[in-house]
This record gives sequence, structure tokens and C-alpha cells, in this order.
Amino acid sequence: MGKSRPSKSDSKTSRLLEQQLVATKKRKVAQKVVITVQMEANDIKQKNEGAPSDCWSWRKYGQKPIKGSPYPRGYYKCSSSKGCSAKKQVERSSTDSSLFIITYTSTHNHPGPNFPNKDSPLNPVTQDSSMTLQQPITDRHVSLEVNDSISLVQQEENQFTHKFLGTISYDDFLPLSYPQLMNFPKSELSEENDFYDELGELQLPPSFTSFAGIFEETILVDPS
DNA sequence: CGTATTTGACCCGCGC
DNA sequence: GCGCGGGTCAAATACG
Repeated sequence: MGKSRPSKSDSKTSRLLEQQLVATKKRKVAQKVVITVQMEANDIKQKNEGAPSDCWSWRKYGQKPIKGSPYPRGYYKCSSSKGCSAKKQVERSSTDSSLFIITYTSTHNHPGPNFPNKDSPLNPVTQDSSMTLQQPITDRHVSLEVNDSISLVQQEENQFTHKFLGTISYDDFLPLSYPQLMNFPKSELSEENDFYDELGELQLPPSFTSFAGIFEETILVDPS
């Protein structure tokens, strides 16, 4: 009978208050990484209808149809959501059903549940990032991208200006967990600058540069 | 029976 | 100010 949610406003209110408090107290730093995964129809038909699985466990908490796309977009949260605000969105390209667009937001606060062969995902990426790149490339190609500009797989210039597209194998950067990759020691970011400027001035360690396109977008919200 | 997914409602920001 | 598009919540259901 009851159609509307009873105590929705209450929880919402408290949550909103909390968010506001946080936003007011300290500026919020949001990170976003968009990667596009090209899979073969073979792979899709095999078993994984949805997105390729990474080493993290995700809990689906929503799905919405996207305007202009026949495929819906899935919203996932980290399974150990207690204290971990890592989120990801999985979407299929409207034109190429073999193209998956995965958007990662925030970072993990805990070690992954089952990590194949790496030390720990929480480790800063200072160890063997270059080694990963030398692994054989599998059949799935991945492109990583900064910002929410949705220009997909293109061969742009090799400069990491504000948009960079690289191609590495999916399995290669899996053990590194891309959200954690964004933990690299960046120079002090001016909080009042546009991220375009930021990305232009980003100083990446040499080993990192060879990663071909794993970047972050940092959004700074200043309460002023 | 416990946990993950489904699914419609709700909320919010933005453009007109 | 209103409508639209996108993101999240949470009750219900499916699944193990």
C-alpha cells in the first residue's frame, strides 16, 4: 500500500548534514579515473556479461538507464563499504557493445580481499610499477583517461597534457589497483587552481610516466 | 537463513 | 521555477 518511503527524509537529512559538515570543515578531494576496456565479443559471451572483474569486491547499489545509450549504467560500491568510499561505475558504450567504460571514484582504505601476487594494494606505488608494464599483453586492451571528457579510444599525442590515452593490458594493471595508483606523491596542489592547470603541471616520477596514462582528476572544493 | 542484487522512489544540480 | 538527467537509498526479491 505505502508507496512512498516513510522515514526517507530523516536519514537523508542527517546524511546531508554530515556531508555538509565535512564539506565545510575540510575541502573535499574527489578523484576520478575513467578507463575504457575493449573486450572481444568472445569474452563477453563467455560468462562475464558485465564488466571485467578486478581484484576488489564490489556491491551493486544501483542501476540507471543512460540517455542515449541502450545499455544501463551500473553503480558499484566497495564491499567492505564500512569506511571505504571507493566506488565505480560500469557502462557499455552505446555504439560498441564490446567497449566497457569503467569509472573509478575515490580510493580504497583497506587491502583488497584477494590479491593475486602483489604485496598489498595499499602500498604506495613506488616499487615495481615499471615491471608491470613489461608483462606480456593479453587480448584485452585498456585505455585510461583523465577528466570526464568522453572521447574514447583515440591516438592522441603522447604528452600528458590534460588528456592522455594509453594502451596497456587489462591484466597488467589489475594487480596494482588503479585507484591506489593515484596515491603517487604529487607535488603540493594549489587548492584554488583548475584541474586543467593542475594536470599540466603534474610531476610524475619517471617510473610512473611509463605507465602510459594512469592519472587522476582532483577536484578541490573550497568552502571559501 | 544470511548476503548480494534488483528495482522504484527520492534527491540534487543544472539548464532552460 | 520547473523539468530533466544522473546518482543514491532502501525495501523487496533472488541467490547461496
